Amino acid sequence: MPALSLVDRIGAFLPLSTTERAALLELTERERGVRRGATLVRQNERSTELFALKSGMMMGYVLLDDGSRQIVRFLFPGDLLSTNVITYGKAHQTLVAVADSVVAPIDRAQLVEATLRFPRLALALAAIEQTEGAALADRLAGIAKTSARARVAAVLLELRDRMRRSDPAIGDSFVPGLTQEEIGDATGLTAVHVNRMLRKLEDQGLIARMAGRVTILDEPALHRAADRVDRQAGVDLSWLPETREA
Amino acid sequence: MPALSLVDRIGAFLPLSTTERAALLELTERERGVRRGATLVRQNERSTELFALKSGMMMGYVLLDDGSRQIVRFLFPGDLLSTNVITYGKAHQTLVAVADSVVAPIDRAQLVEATLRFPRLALALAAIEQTEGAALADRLAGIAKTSARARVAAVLLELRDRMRRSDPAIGDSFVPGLTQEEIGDATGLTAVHVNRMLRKLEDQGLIARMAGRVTILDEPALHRAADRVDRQAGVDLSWLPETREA
DNA sequence: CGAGTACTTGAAAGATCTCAAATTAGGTGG
DNA sequence: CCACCTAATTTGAGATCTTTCAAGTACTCG
Repeated sequence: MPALSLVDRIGAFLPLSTTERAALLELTERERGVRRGATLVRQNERSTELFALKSGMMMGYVLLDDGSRQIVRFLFPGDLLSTNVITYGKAHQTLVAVADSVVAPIDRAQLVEATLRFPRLALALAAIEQTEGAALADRLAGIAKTSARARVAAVLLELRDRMRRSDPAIGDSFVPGLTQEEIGDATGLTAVHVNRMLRKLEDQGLIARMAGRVTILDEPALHRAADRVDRQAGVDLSWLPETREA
Repeated sequence: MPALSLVDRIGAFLPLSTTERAALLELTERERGVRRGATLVRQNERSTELFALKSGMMMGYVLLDDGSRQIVRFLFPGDLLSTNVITYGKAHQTLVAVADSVVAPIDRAQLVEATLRFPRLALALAAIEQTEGAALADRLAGIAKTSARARVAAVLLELRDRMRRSDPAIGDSFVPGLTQEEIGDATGLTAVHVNRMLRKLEDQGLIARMAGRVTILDEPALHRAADRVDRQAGVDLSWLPETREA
């Protein structure tokens, strides 16, 4: 499975010097496997360790007082996981593998050392945080303002698009790998209602489903159904000056 | 009106050297007033200018396709505004003053120059972004999972707490300064329903209202009503090593 | 004092949830 | 490979929450 690395991800918006690139590669050198369904990090756990996702797919969620679960984000290769430990010293989200995955553990001290030697990497980190924030703001608007049908359509499109980014071979057909309950926890709906909305999208000819696989039949219509603010990437730090290195 | 500055805000989680402090002060030197109701930045506007809020209160919102508005965050003294211009070169949110405010305009080039000279400031920036992200995740969970009554209770508590942070004199009584329609746009509810929920909270003896002023009568009950994940600050970068400065 | 905006309330429509039960799918031990 | 067991999906019906529409009241600003 081809997968974007953290270096690729950062390199796409910031031309890296050889030494910067080497430092990032060194950071993400180690590997740890996470089996589908396994928990990598638990909410509120004290820790100084964060991760770069190298392959697979994970999700981050928070548990509410009433025991319900809000899935905050889906994570794909090239994403940084549990960055909250840098500033909070603990994890804000539980991280669980949706598919078999490989992560690179990074201690925050290592990361910080690298950013102090290569200050532009600290800005790259801030940029990644900003991207997350922008995605979160979009998700917020989506959940607050759109219908159940739109939210389900949106999550399908998001999953397909993000999967495609790390595997360009993915076309209109893909396997979400989530239960309807999980889709519900991501969209703020009950599993029962997610089911009805999937059925409706199917009845309306926007998607087809069989054996856990979803095929997008009418992508323009699905986009319209999702009526999402399309916040195309657009991250660009290439204007940063180069810096002398310590 | 006493108000936290950006330097205070960062200083609270990261002991700053004299020169770091001086650099931050220089960044936020200039001032521009924004009259209540005035728009400082418009969504999607290309720009390289961001702001530090010095006093007052503002809000950031996005407009959806259907013309409705989602208020993404409320901004208080010490907050950075429109940081998206750093990585996107354009504003993701429209920023409007809720009360008469004063901001310090900062060009991203200035900010970046400071962070390259003082790399720890870049990490402070990343930390601020993370705080925003954490708040956003909480808001997301709140809107996705809680009742209208809980959301209204939560927004009242949030406003009171954040106002108190920049003005410790504020007790149980405060002036939100928002219309019910704005509260609705922040919580994903209609103005009509916000009204009903305010009335319900009042009838139940949790709050009192008169002339735009809200008084919290039973704070524990209001907290219970809001059933929010209280993510107390906890940001700490004091463990960062000091760095030699250029 | 008048006009516009915000607030308030009622009634009905619509969306989503809850509860319950039937069906299907996937995984495991024999 | 089969039989069973559990988890996931599917569907129906009624309850609940929120919105919509409509109308009247209160406030604020010029």
